[in-house]
Amino acid sequence: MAPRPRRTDELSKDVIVAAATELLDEGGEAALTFRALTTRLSTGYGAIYHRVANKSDLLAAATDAVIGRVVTGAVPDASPREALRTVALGLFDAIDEHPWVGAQLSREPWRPALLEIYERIGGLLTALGVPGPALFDAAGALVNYVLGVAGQNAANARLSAEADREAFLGAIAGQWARLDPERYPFVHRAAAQLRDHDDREQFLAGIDIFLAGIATLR
Amino acid sequence: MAPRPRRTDELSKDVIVAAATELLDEGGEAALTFRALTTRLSTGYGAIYHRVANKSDLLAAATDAVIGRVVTGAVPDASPREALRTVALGLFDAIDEHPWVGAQLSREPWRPALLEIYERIGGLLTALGVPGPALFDAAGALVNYVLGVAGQNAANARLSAEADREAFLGAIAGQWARLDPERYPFVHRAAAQLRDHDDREQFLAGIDIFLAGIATLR
DNA sequence: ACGACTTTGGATCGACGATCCAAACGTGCG
DNA sequence: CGCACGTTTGGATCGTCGATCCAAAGTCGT
Repeated sequence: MAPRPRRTDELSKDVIVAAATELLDEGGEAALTFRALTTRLSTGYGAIYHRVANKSDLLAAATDAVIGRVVTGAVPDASPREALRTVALGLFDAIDEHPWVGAQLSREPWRPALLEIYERIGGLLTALGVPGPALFDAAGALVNYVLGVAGQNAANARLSAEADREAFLGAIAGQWARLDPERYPFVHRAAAQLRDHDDREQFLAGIDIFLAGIATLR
Repeated sequence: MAPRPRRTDELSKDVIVAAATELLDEGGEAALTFRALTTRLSTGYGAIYHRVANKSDLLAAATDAVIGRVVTGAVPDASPREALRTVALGLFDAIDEHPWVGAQLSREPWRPALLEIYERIGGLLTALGVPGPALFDAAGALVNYVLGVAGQNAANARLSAEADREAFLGAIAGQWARLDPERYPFVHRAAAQLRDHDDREQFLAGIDIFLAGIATLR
């Protein structure tokens, strides 16, 4: 038997998670396979499974790492309302940069990442003066909105990987515009706005609607 | 060669979609495999692939069927506000009954199902008197909230398949309650409410928050 | 009744997640 | 200093999946 080369530096879970994150960012969820991981890390299956329980565990660890970086970020002292918008935008941007995080948050909501999000948003809503009983509902609604946007974003990103994003959105908009205005009056009219809307601005607009609704609970 | 038995009735796409829906409802997304489908329909791969392009196509068709049934349901003439709540609850219940729909809506938002949802919600918001420019943002926010809840629901259902749902929710609540109150004040307090909250009611509470926020746009 | 076209069943392929085990390593004890 | 034992690593292998392919079986027009 030929002597097998062997890595000298020890393979830590952090290194594996970092490599997994790279693969996910480059090619989406489909690109994260153990085969690709072994290639990138120049190792074998054994080394990876020694540090990681399974694929779910790996995805969860990568997600926790990304979200943790966002949530622990200090927000300069501002009004609770401004802080909430900042945190929400931070989440949006993180998910925009790592779209697979969005899908993962929905898939396994009991893992630490979503816990951190709940804590952060719940705390800011408390500071905003939302009364106790309504707090739970308000936080749930806000988090669900963020998760919904996150999921949509992940879907958009999955497209962009294949084709040009702008072109695809234009194609959808064209398709919407061509719909029968009698049967689909709203979507027909919305087509124009779909074509040149800004995801980030629309996300913030949603946050503002929500905050306005929260204000009525006070 | 032995003569091969052969089905006499023609295999239509509707029949395939119905069988797929049954499999999905019984065992979640993992249960929908072409092998299981061939067994249930007493047929082979060829017959199925003849009617269906691939697995995505099958999932999308099943989703469109479920959502179509909800969205086309007539709402007795009520105030736009009541109609919106009814439609939203209808969506919630449908996704509660078929949790895989929630995941699918996020995965491929450009397929007809979400289009129908947008149209319905957009139309009702128009009737509610939301002014034109804000309509697009409002509809987007509301749909995203529904999608977020749908995703969470799908995740919950994935658990319930494995273990008892009540017990699992209790376990999570216990875990939250045991968190350090200094570091996680909000989640720590929310644990009690998590244990005995009603998903359907909390969903409606979120809808009401959004509607209150939307009212400020008028 | 015969040939062209459609529908069907199952063999097969490549890729995946996961498991398993022996080779290579390193650490500490005699 | 050397040897034995636990740990870390690499890769062969398994079972299952979605997808492809093709010939047999059926259907229909002429």
